[in-house]
Amino acid sequence: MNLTPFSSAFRNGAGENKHILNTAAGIFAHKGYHQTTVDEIARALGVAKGTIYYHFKNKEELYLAIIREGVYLLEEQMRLDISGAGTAAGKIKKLIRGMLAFIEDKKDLVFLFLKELYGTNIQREDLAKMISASLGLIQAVIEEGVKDGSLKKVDPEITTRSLFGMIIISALHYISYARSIPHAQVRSSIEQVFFEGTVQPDTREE
Amino acid sequence: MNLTPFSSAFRNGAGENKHILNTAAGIFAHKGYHQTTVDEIARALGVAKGTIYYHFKNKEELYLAIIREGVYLLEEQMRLDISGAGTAAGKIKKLIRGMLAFIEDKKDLVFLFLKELYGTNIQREDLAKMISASLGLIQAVIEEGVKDGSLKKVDPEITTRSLFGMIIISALHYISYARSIPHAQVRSSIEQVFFEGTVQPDTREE
Amino acid sequence: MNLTPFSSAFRNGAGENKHILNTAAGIFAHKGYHQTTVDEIARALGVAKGTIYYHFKNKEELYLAIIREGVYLLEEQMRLDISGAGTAAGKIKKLIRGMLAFIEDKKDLVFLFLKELYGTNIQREDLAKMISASLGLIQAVIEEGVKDGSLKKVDPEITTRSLFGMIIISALHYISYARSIPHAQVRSSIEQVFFEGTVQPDTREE
Amino acid sequence: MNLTPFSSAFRNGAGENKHILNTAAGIFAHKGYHQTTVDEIARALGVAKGTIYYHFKNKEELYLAIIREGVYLLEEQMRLDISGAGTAAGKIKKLIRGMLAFIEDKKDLVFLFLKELYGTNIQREDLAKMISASLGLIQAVIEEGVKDGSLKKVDPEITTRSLFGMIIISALHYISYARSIPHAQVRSSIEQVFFEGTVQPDTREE
DNA sequence: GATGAATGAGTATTCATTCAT
DNA sequence: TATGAATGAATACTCATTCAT
Repeated sequence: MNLTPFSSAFRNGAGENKHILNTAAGIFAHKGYHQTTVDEIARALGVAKGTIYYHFKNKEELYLAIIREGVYLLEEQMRLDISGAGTAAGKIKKLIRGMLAFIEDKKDLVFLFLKELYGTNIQREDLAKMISASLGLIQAVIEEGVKDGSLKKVDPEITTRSLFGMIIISALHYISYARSIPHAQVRSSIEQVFFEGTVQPDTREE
Repeated sequence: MNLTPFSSAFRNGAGENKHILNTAAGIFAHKGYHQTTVDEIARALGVAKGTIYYHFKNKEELYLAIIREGVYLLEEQMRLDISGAGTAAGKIKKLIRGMLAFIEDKKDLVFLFLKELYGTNIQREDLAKMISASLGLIQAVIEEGVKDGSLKKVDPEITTRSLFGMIIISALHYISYARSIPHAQVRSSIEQVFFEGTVQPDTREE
Repeated sequence: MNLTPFSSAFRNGAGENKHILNTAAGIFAHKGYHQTTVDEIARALGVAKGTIYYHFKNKEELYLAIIREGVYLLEEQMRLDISGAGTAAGKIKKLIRGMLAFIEDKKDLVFLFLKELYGTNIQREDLAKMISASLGLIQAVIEEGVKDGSLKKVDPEITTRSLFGMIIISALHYISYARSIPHAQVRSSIEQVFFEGTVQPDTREE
Repeated sequence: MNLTPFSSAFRNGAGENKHILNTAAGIFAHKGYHQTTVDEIARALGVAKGTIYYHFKNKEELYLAIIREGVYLLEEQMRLDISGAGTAAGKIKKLIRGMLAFIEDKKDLVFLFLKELYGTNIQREDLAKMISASLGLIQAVIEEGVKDGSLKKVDPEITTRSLFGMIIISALHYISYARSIPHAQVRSSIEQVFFEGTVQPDTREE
């Protein structure tokens, strides 16, 4: 599978650019876009400020390259989780597991693009499109399950966002307190709710 | 209903402070903290810049007052939704409906505090504590349901975050594109997933 | 002896104005003119800011009233020291003693007008004239002593400044370290140098 | 003669830093710290404001660098005056002459550090220590003279301050009126008083 | 390719002063 | 007399960006 254009920043000059991106990502994630100065990134990299401008057009381009990379990597992760054969439910289970691992592994990136996604910063439009495209992967699985009858007749669009919300907010709950995620617990809890629901069959009302 | 101390910023000088907060909230939500200048807020209010500083210590205090107000109002909404008699499931349904309405009504505030909550900005600690306290209200309902047997034995902490994530991310999905939320649809979809799950009983796999 | 115009600020509304002046003097002396805010003075007085403007035209007028009072009081002190009968040397001794006591007693005022005198603040011209007039009192005593032959033929202008410098710098040396002045010691030391000089007669060289 | 570490601000970037310091010193001396804007200094230098901040952390650091330089230069001058062989009286004569010349030459710097020394501004502690150390040079000469019997038994600490006061206040008397110092006259007057005193031997009273 | 000195537009903040009550 | 809310001019400081070397 080829790298999509999203990851372009990482491809050319694979070495230096990637190095800058990784270092900058950590700082941006830690302090936010505006609190992070180009000086600071340069200092962390041990290069002169001008060098950064040699590799990236400006601060915003550098930032966006990082965000795009985050979205790209998340999408890669999702694609990996749902590829291959299996039922919709089976794929979703893999997806939950994979995303939790990804979020913990790439806290910085996840923080950054969530912030962009639901925040009001630069280029939200573009980003929203990118993340929507990624969520399309999940949505396709759900639609597939609904179609083949293995899943109930749910609204795929909303259910996709619900699943994404369950995973991401649960994970962030732990991460934002700098705790590590209790994977098994979170995974089984989300699976139980998402697949089986929370209400006892015999007490169902409505 | 009297305002509790949480809402203190709105009480004293009820008039002017509230006016400043409401106007500023819209601008902050629209442009983000750093893109919003105090000049701009003053202009929007039709007062001199000094007036803002007469009422609030500085830009950050103004911002935090807004965030706190958002959290406070959300908590009020939740409290209202789950008060009174009823089963856990009944309360949760009211909560879903109430929160969706609240999010749409107070987009600006919700945007702002979500950004703070999962972003890396100022005073996340305090804010995280406040929102955690609010989520405690949901958690109590879930624990109550588990205890009285009306809900399955789920992990209350994670399930609370899952429910919160389902609601908030689904709502933001629409709002971030400046679309209005299709309430009935979102509500029933979330309820279905949360209460009944998505998997067809007869196709359940382990 | 009547109050001179210098002290006018203290005369009318003797009560309130004097109260404001005294309080403000301490703050100005402690923090400097520009570091002291009118708000701060008002707070220290327990009145509203507007009240100060009711009593004084503006901040600068208030400040100058204090400075003038300092110069006026110093001059009063000097006048008292050199009044009455006695030799020039006797008067100068009283002057040294009186000035040391005054400086220690009114540190705040002395600080303030020295700062104005040799600093570059507002209205230095006026102030310099005032202090020069005061030093004229000393100069007259020296001239008198030179004339009646009790003092050597010294340049009265420079010798006056020298004497003033000896006293003020010696006193400030102690005060600026927040130590109290060892009066007897300083007095006798200054007297010895000023009257008898420091060189041993038998080792005098040209 | 190499510059000692005291003068570090002038050494590194010898060119630009020194240029900024000299220009700024004149403006600060002329208008005072708070009346001088960074904009003004930049304009006088013909550089952008940012350039000043590139070379100095902030306005205060720039100011203090100037003050330190003044104290340093004065100390150098004193050291030069009292170096070499000679009696205590001879050294003091050279000191008086040297200091008068220095004060007239570096009015700006002397104004500034006197203001700091006896004013109530920033970092007086540090400055007071520095000037005290410098005055230690004079005090050592006086102690030496007392020890070898060429000077009377005076209190070295107070006498040092007295001498310093005589010189500085006499010089400032002329300079503060923008007149030039009548060197010969001031020098001989101070020498006469300091060495021989002012009282006629045959009229001495107790 | 890399540097880092210089830039200058942009902004939060302060505070003396006013004036309607 | 006294107040204190409102003002707005004044200013220190930041930092992304450029460019000569």
